[in-house]
Amino acid sequence: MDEVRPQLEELLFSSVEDVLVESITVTDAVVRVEARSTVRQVACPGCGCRSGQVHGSYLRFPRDLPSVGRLVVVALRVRRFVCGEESCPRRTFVEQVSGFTRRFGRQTERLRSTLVSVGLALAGRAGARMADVFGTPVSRNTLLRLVASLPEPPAVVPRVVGVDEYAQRKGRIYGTVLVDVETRRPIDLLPDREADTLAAWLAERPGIEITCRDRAPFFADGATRGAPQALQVADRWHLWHNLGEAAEKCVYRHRGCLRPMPAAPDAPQETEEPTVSSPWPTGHQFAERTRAKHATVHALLAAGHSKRSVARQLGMGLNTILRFSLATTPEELFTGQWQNRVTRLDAFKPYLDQRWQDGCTNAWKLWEEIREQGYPDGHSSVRDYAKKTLRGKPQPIGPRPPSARAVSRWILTLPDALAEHDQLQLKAVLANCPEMTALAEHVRSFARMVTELEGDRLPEWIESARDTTDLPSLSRFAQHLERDLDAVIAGLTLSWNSGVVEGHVNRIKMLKRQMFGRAGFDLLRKRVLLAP
DNA sequence: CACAGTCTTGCCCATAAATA
DNA sequence: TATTTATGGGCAAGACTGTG
Repeated sequence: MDEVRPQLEELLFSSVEDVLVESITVTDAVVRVEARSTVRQVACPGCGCRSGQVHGSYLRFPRDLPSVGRLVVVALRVRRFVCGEESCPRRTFVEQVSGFTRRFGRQTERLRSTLVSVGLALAGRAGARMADVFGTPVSRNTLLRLVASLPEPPAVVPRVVGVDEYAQRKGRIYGTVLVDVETRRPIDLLPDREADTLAAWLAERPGIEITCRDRAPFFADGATRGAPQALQVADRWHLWHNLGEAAEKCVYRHRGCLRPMPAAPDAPQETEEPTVSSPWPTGHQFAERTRAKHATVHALLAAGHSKRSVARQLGMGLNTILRFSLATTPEELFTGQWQNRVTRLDAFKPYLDQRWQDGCTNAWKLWEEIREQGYPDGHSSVRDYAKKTLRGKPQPIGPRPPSARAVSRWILTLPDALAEHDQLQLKAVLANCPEMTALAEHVRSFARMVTELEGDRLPEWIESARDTTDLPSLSRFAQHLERDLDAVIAGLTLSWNSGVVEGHVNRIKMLKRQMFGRAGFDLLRKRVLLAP
């Protein structure tokens, strides 16, 4: 043991100087370490004078990180010193082992810093449960207090700052998040979205050269007053996003043009429609339906409708709306336990699809046919497949028009990135509607400005888009851009893209579910800014 | 040893989120 | 839509630590 102890001592206190381990006792559940400080003289916390005059001593029991599955308890003998300084208000003081204990602290510094990390990552209850698993039980309040007691994050003066709003309680309480666009780190949270608050924040940081914001008036106003020296850039992510909304409204307005034309000579292509236009999940209506619902829900929420109102409007349950609103992409919702399940019927589906198209819609007859081919199970699966999947497909009923959402998505997607049959469908739609053709051209042109950074072409673009009386949403969008012309041109000219800000807003969306109330803001702010 | 300061815990509350 | 569950906030009691 005499050879082992120095190693243990080294293991336990490698980063701590001036501690002597006097004994280590290992039992089933606990490692007890007796230790004492070896420093001769200690500075008084009152006056800073060093003293070596020991008044007495007692034991402290700071908890430490567990070791090899056992609780570690340090029995630390600390000495009280007499402060000899006449003018000092203190008569005695107790020594602290630097880097190991602190005044009033009941944990070692390393346990404390571990718990701080847990608190930042998981906050109160979840953190406490996790700490319990790791053998360092702690109350949730303790974790929250540890996070709250962290020092204020250092003030950063970014060169390029991204500004966006986030909702602490959607529709009720909004705040502002500020991001260093160059380092992609969040640098501050403001408790509201007032121009004054933003202006004051910016005014304290005169080094800012560029503010990257969306086109909300209070941000423009705040940026102008708080950082007059900075160039304002309308963030491209929002520009594109707003254009998308305008485009969809335009398509919706012309949805009459989307009706399938039975007499059209080039209509036969439309029989390819039913093969589902998205790669996931394979050949399932569910995916398309979910995508459309997801987009609708998000559009309505973004337009400021409450979840309850959206639920009413769409005839969906409130919790369904919640699920949709929390999913950033529709793909996150493709998690049903039956999705992508392998069944014995899979091998026969192409045959069933073909027979259905041929006009055989009798599920029993279909089952008899594939049973001949070796399908081992009863007829119920075939019946369900026919009912849920085949009957839902457009073929037997006739081609259906594509949705406004689908068409606007095609228009907003780069042709190269569009699946071949989507390209064909889009072509058919545009051939049928000159207004949508014009819309597509405007979108294409805008996309080029965004990707090629050709902001100088904006005035020309605005002029042509503004006069599209048949596309009022596009016209309105152009007029809005005109009012914020300089910033939009800058946004389309410089490569600063605060889409990065959007990522942080989403992260806040996840964290804020656990945060509310006044004190909650401080906690949220620390977790956003200080978490690794 | 008595007392004061600080930290931890347990309890209840309002509310958001999840579930039926 | 109603009910249940989980969360952080707030408070007070009690434990641990420091001082004289």
